Amino acid sequence: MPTINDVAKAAGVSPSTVSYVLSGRRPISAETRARVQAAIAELGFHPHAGARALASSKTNVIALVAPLRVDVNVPVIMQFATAVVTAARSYNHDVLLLTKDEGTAGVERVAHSTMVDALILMDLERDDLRIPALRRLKQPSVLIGLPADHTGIACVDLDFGAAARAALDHLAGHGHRRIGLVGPSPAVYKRQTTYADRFLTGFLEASVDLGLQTVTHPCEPGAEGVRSCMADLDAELAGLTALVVHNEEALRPLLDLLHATGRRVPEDVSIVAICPRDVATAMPVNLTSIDIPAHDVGTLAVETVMRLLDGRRVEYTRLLEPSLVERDSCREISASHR
Amino acid sequence: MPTINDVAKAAGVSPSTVSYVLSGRRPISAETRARVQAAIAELGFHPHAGARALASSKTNVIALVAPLRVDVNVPVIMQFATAVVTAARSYNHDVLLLTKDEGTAGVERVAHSTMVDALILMDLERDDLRIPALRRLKQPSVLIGLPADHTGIACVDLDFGAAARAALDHLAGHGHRRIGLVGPSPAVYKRQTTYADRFLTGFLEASVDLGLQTVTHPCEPGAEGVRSCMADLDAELAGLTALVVHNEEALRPLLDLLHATGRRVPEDVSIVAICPRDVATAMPVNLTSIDIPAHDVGTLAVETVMRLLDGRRVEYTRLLEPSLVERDSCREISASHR
DNA sequence: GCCCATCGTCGAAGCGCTTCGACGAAATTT
DNA sequence: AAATTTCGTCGAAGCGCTTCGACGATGGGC
Repeated sequence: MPTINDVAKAAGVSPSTVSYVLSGRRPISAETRARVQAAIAELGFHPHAGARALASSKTNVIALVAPLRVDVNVPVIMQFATAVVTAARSYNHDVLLLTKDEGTAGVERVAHSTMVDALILMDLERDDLRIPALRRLKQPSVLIGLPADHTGIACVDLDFGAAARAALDHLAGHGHRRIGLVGPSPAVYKRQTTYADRFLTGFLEASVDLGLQTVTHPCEPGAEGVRSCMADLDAELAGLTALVVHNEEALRPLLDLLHATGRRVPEDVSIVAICPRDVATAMPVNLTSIDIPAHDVGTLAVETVMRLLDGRRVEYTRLLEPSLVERDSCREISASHR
Repeated sequence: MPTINDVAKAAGVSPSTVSYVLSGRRPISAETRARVQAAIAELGFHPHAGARALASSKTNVIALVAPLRVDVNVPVIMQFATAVVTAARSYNHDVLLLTKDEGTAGVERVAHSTMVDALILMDLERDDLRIPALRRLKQPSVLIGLPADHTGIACVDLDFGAAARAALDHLAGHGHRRIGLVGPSPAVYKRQTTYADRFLTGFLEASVDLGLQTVTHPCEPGAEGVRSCMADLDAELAGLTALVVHNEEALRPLLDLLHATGRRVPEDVSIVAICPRDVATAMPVNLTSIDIPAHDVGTLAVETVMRLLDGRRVEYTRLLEPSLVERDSCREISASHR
């Protein structure tokens, strides 16, 4: 492996000049620059990342802490990761992948040993133990999610409250007045990831604002969970004409169940789902849905990191507007149901 | 951030002694070691990764090159990634995540700039352009997959040929003689990922060996693809009593189709699927399946990397034995069908 | 009781880069 | 025409660690 010294010799300049050609931090004459670049190309020189990090205190690496349990939501996590890696590369950074399992220790390890310039964490819990640890780091961090007290730490997420509101707006606009929410599994609420609550709160507030009769229920995974959730919803509020489904895995069994019990979508029951677009369109009925904009969120997280690294101002809470895409699962309520 | 010098002063020893305490490469007396460790703990010292990499030419990082397109197979990819990260951590290494999109350039970039000690790549194509590049690197690499010419590069994968054989063995053992293969989508064949071919070859060979009448067909995604695939299979071989499905996304629509056309599983048609366990058990019928042991493959890939880094011998082609798990989708063929 | 190996520690060199201050030459100002 | 800036480059220091050779102190073998 050639070093910067080899390049310098080959180009007949000093190593510092090569460095300045590379970084552009000082003016270098066109001819010198050309000679240096030729030497770089010819020797196939690549600066040694460790040496660079040591000298400049910059690694050009950011950590991504992802929930790598083999869990639900896998596709969404993957979309986040993809977006983060892609965006990071566009800023000439690489991504070190950590699992959430390592907890506080993992975060501190990579930060203290100066492996990364910044961190992006996903799947934050309400009172996430890692947050106080993050505050102590010299590296900035950006959260994908919205824990309770994130003072001083930038957060990016979908505005789940607004998403709930948008779903109800849409259904109310189609004349629906009795609406059920098929919520995430109790495990999600238990895990204290706040998006479930934010959605629920938005849902309840919008119900009031719009004068709707609504009923909500978490939904265990699997056909049985869906069955019992629907039974509960129906029992608590007769004459449901629409469902909001904030539970990706429930979608399929739910449609099966509705089909089996002779409730047609959208003729008898309208549905708005909160899920990735491809899930919405992979169902027997193309579902009107609110996308989880994982790509946008991931990209924004990286942009925020870059601003922080540049010492620029950032908004500490950035909640992305939901966007509802109409497909085939909502219909104007028929007169007979009003 | 305290440095090794700070620790040395606090412990009243030289920096090199601290280093030897850390690495264990030279004997250090118990008292000195204790004093040094106390100083490390008290100061909260963490060695600077860049400095360490520079001095030792080891980064303790491995690159994982994953296909991060938002594609099918996402869960499997995630399982690989999870296994790799977890296993790497158990060897005190971290993982730098690259996308396959960067191609040869990405691989060369991280290798030449000495960001990683080794690479693990997934989703290799038959004549993958990255392979010649990998051969030129000073870092070793391990492939998850089996491209055509991988001389000198370690590969780890499921033995898809054996998997096909195992599926047919199982069905033949249940008396089935007329069996169809629902293959991957044409796109997969086109992408030249070799597992599809390896499976197909194994399937055809086993058909002959077991004296079976078989027919094979790729299967486009979606309900329509499944319909036309089944139509083709039925047309080419009447009286099919069993299906082998090597196509995760086709599974669901296939079961729907069979149901809709009144063919019961397993009463009228037995099924063996090649897919992750959780997919097999998420279907209306619990499917007898051959798992893609992503976790084992990922772990083995990391172990292989570690052996290579230690200069130990490795097997250059490691194909994991498939294991078939019986569930509810296969049945002894009834007399009337023989 | 002498020689040699081993143990435990230190000092110094060096890994490959960035960055700061310096300095002559050229350009600009006054 | 003198004074000042700017331009383009260099040399040297230093980032924080590992590692090699050296060296005094022990200890075992004979």
